[in-house]
Amino acid sequence: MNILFKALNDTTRREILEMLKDGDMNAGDIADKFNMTKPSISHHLDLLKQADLVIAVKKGQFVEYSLNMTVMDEIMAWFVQFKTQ
Amino acid sequence: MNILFKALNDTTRREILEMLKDGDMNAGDIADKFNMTKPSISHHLDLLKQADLVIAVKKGQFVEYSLNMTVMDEIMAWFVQFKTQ
DNA sequence: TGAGTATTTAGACAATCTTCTAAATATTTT
DNA sequence: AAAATATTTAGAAGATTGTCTAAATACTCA
Repeated sequence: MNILFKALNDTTRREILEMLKDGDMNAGDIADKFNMTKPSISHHLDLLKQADLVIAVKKGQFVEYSLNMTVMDEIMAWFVQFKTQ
Repeated sequence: MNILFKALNDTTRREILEMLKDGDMNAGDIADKFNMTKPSISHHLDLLKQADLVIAVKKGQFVEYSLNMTVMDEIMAWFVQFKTQ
C-alpha cells in the first residue's frame, strides 16, 4: 500500500498513467511527452513498475509500458472502506 | 489533486483516516494512539486538513477532527476514469 | 488572575525524493 | 564488427518531508 501511494504522489507519474489509459506506449514516446530527460522518465516508470501500476514488456530495443488495472482495484478497495459505513 | 495524494502518502496519516472512520476524535486522543510526539501528529493533522480530508472543529480547549467524505469522492472519481474504458 | 491542560507554531536535522549529466547496456542495421 | 538507436544505471545536487524539542497560544477552572 505504501509503495502504491508513493507512486501516485507525483504529477508526472499520474500523467503517465492517464496517457497509458489511451493505449500502450514505449519509454521513448512517453519521455517525448514531457519536458524532462529520458533518465528522469525512466526513473518514474521504474517507480510505477515497482508499485505494479504498470507492466513493462521488452519488444526488441523498445520497452512497451501498459496499465495494470488489477492494482487500481486494490486502491479502490481501500477507499471503499470509507464509503461503506 | 496534488495535495490530496501528498496527504495520503504517509502511513500515519492513512491510519488517522482509518481511525476517524469509526468516529470523531480530538487531537490529543489521536496522538495517544501513536508512538510519536503531539507536534508531529499536529503536523500530520494539518496536512490532512489542507487536503480537505478532515474537518477540524474547536470545542473548548479541544479540537475535534472528523472525516470529510466529499473529498474521498473526488479521489474515487479519479480512479474510476481508469475502470470505465 | 494564575495554574494547568490542549494544541499549534517555529526552527532544526536527517532521510527521502526529483531531477540532472555521464556512462553503461541492449538491440538493430549497415 | 561498428555505428546508431533505445533504455537504464550510477552518482550528485537541491528541494521536500517527517520528526524532534522548545516555546507560544488558547482555553478552563480554582
